[in-house]
Amino acid sequence: MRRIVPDRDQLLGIVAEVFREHGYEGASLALIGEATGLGKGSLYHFFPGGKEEMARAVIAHIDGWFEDNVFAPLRDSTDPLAGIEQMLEATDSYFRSGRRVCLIGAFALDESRDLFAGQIRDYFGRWVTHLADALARSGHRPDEAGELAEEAVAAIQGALTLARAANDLDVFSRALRRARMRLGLPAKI
Amino acid sequence: MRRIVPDRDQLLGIVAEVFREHGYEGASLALIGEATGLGKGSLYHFFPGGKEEMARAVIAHIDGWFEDNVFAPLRDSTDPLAGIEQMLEATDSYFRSGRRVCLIGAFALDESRDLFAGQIRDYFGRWVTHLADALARSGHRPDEAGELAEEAVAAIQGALTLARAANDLDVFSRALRRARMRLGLPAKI
DNA sequence: GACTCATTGTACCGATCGGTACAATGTCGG
DNA sequence: CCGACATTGTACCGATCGGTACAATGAGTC
Repeated sequence: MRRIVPDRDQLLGIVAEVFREHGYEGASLALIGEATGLGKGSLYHFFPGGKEEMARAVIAHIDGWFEDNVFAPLRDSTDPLAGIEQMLEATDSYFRSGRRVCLIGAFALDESRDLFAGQIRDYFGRWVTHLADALARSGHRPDEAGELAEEAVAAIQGALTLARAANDLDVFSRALRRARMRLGLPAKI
Repeated sequence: MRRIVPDRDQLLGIVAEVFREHGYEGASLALIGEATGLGKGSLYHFFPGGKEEMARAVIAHIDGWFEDNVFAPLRDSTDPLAGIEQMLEATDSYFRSGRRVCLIGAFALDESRDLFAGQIRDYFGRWVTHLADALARSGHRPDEAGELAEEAVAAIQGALTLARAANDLDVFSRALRRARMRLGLPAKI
């Protein structure tokens, strides 16, 4: 039997896309099955907990990607400004310059938040905390660093909403450019 | 027969709350009926177009509220900064200092955007445009005014997401305070 | 009271929902 | 080839979905 979805990584990526486009309620098992090429038998074999486990695994998968590509540079870069630059580039890449929406942000808005509250809080909390740490190391006062970090993460989330509402990718790239400026990075990369 | 929902305004407000909490897909007619105290007979009497017409009416209702309480002050105030101040107060009041989520922003994120794309684009577009106009009248260069307006509206949307993710209302009030500063208003009201 | 017409409750529709059961395959070590 | 186990397709479940039909009831108006 030909496997359409070869590994778990790719599988989670496809399932994530379905959740992203349709939301937790709107992502039916039929849609997920269609997108992945897997029947219910397979889906429930890989995720015995059903739809909720799929969503949890998808969130954890995204969280892991951000841990490796966004949070780690913020935490580990010897030059904090270089880490922030890497964060912005990874963010632009992940959200495909505004074409993609933040699944975890979308989950935070409706009732599915109650199901995944812990994972959601953790994801955004670590983003803000690690960015604030990097800003503090780059010379900002701690309280100022916290405010700037919160402002930047919120600006990214809001820009994703606005870009999608206006159907205009430039909204997102303008927001990233402003974030670069606010965070103390040179104007052009 | 006792009317639980006396007028259309109140009815739309209750239906809006159901959409806000559950999203378009998640807001079932059963939930809407329960919240409003109306059976399907009544709901389809007032909204022959069904769920989609309910959502359209709710968006238009919200749009109308923002037109009166947010956009109009921005447009009509002789002192543009006073208009911006009124906008921020109305925004804080509408979103209940972060307890409430932006229904139209939530709709913008998932597939329901396709159904209501026009209304959604219009709502955010007018918000940004009117704010940019007020900023231009208050002395900013036109391009700078546009950027500031887009940044402020995105910051508000992002703060709503973050506040709900962190379950922390202060996130939203801090964002409004920063917006006030960025837009050139005195620090304390 | 009788004639409107708005409003409502209820029964019902086919479709789809998330989830379960299970037999039939595939893969692979022995 | 064989047994073990992973993987899969399919049939099926009760519940709920959005939507329709319609008779009963409401409040006015004459």
